[in-house]
Amino acid sequence: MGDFANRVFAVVRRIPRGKVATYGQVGRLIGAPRGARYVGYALHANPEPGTEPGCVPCHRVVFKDGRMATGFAFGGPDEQRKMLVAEGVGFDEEGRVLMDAFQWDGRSDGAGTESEPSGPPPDFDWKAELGE
DNA sequence: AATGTGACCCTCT
DNA sequence: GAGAGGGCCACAT
Repeated sequence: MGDFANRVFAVVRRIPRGKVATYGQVGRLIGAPRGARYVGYALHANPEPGTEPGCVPCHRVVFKDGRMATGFAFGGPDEQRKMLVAEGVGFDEEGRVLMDAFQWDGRSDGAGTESEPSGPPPDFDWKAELGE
């Protein structure tokens, strides 16, 4: 696979347990603001999905609305939701993730304010992650 | 080399 | 406020 997908995996692996990230956010982190669509495409080639560290927790990647990819998941949206709930992610009555409280910052997991900055995306150091 | 596809997001009407 | 359309990315054929 290409390096792009590799970056996607690196970023997704960086998502801490109990947090979720949006496709668009991941896309911006890897340097593809309009390539969010390919994020899911890359995750489709996910080599090792799972909750354990070292794997690619694609279940922690959801829509910006907090909704998850319906129609395709490693067991259906229901299973994915259960996995997220098991990790401590909160859902609302509509079955969407509470992005205001569980959206990953992209850099640290302790920050409570998960407001996506309007400015430029932060520089992510995937080179170190990929072992460059 | 060109065309088609895809787990999306933003903007306009 | 809701719906429709466009766009750009990388990968596969």
